[in-house]
Amino acid sequence: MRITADDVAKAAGVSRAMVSRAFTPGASVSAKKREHVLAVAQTLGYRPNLIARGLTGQRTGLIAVVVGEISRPYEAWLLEHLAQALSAHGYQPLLLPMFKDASLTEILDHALAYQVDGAIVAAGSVSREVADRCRASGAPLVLIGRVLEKSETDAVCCDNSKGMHLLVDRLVRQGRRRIAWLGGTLDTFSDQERQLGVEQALAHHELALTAQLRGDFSLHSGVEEGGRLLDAGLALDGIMCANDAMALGVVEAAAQRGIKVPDEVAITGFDDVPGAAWGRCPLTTVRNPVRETALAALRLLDARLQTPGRATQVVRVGVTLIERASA
Amino acid sequence: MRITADDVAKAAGVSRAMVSRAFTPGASVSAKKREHVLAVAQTLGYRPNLIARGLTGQRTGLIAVVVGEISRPYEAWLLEHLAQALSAHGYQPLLLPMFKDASLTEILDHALAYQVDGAIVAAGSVSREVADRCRASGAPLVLIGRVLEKSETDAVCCDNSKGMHLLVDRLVRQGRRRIAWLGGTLDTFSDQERQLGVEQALAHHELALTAQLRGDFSLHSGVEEGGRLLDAGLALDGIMCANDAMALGVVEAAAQRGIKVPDEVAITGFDDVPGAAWGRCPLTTVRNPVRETALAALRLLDARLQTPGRATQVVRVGVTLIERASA
DNA sequence: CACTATTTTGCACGCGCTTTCAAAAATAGC
DNA sequence: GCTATTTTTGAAAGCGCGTGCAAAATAGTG
Repeated sequence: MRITADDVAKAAGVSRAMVSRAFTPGASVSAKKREHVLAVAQTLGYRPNLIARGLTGQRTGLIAVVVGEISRPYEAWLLEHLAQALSAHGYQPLLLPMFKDASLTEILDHALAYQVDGAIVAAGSVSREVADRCRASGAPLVLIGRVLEKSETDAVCCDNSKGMHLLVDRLVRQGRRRIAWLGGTLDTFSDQERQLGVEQALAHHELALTAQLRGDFSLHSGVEEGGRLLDAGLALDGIMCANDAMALGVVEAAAQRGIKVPDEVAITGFDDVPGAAWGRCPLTTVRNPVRETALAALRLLDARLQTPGRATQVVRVGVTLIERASA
Repeated sequence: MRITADDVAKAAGVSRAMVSRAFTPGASVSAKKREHVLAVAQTLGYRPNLIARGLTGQRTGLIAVVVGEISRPYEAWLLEHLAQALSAHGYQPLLLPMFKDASLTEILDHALAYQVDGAIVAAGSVSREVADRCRASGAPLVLIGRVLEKSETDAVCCDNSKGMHLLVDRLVRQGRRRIAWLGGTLDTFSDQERQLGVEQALAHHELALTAQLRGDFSLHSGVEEGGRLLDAGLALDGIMCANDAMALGVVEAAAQRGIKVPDEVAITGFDDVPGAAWGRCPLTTVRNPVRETALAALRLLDARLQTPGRATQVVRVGVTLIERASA
């Protein structure tokens, strides 16, 4: 039924080993024979079985990609770049969606059973235990958007603190003083860093948050919680959000109440997802460089695959202030 | 280094075959022995190597998922549901991003080399040739959002024609007569069906399109081409778009020109992506049931894996009119 | 041409697992 | 207690491929 290297070998009048070598760049074959074998393989429609190849060789080419809710713009965007970068480098992304109640440990265990060469995790909270388990299996782990302090796990993460400082400085320079924070899900690393960044930046101006609430990074929660903030009678003149989706939600909530953005209240996001520029009010936000992030993650993975013993590296990709109408 | 079934066998004092059977539901093992083996495996941290298993068994559990630009809301949404449905059923989605210039044939070839059990394709134009090649490899193909006429390929697709009839009827009932069409990329199946649907529905009211242009399904192209339509001096009172993203773009273009939506011109989308409700003007659109679509695709795949000889089936998932402010 | 240095080739083993087959153990039947 | 079944087990043969090793072929040298 399925054509194997044996079939090609017979048809080409060589041994099976020759077929294998013909398909292995840099193997010891005469150019003439390789060409011949390749031609025969072509006419037979043969392609090496990568599963079988993965069994012998140490590499399967499979990379586990763990990502949260793909339907969220930032995650989708990141996933697109990751998938592209991976397949461009000869890897195959094995997509592991992270359900709400799933444990990262189980998910990665399952991936390891597929002998993935490595894993890129951009979701969930990664415990040291998980990281260790991966290292034990010889599958390098690269984190995106979360950093395990003092741990030996490569990671790439944008400069959340810097981003928030940029935004705060801008708001303060505009004379805003009563600023609220709309955070995301509690256990999220980015959220923590971002909130910390805001507080530090405010402290730098001898200010503090007037209020704080948390949503779940969704546009809907932005509408809900943003509305709650606006209705609280706090005379806010700025609302800073942990991501763009929530910020767009807050813009919506303000519009529903006839509150003018940015005249009465400034609203800021984070990430600069496609779409941040197009809503009811173009968002002032911070660009989280997705492409760079994806490429850095791949570079880290590649480097560790090459040199397993190298020092752990945390790449901080830079952010830039994007000034639009909402602030 | 890595623990194999042999290690477990030795530790448990049984043969390797027993270990294999302990992990195979329904295999011939005494309950007592299975439990013992499983316990030993547990303490050793053993998990069957799914790659090796895939080599012997006929199934790898890998399903190729080909999708276009993931960063587009509809694709992201679909991918999320697909990934979720697949892994819930014990399959593992192998993500194959489709670059602009990549050929679906090559992409699928590569996937087939990984011995995928099947493929779900929601991007690109699928030629009969590609479908045949898949069938030849014994990997069932399920199409999403595109149908090969008279071909023996399972597919699931929303009822584009019905959706467009619903929208046209609504516009006409509002007294709109000068309606333009903003289509998507030319070679797309959905786009063709949708435009045809609009034209048929209009013809039903003895009307025809006043103008037509095409973008590329992106929000940006909606702004561009929508602006072009609005600037053409055609006295349009309705613009129907091939998807939500472009419709949101047209809303934006109208706002830039101070044209009132829906008073002066009605704008409609398609898909009802999350976000269609939240823009500058909540979109009147048609809901494309993503979850149903994903589940149907999985069901089709499962069914054919079970019964390779069954008759080809095209599932048309139903659509519903979502009435919001833009029309 | 003889002889060595260097490719090029084929054989055979192993990767980790499933699965047939026949032998062994357990169970039933009388 | 002994045979006829049935269940449980282990040995062994692959699955499709990579690769170390030694044999064969080729090239190089005097």
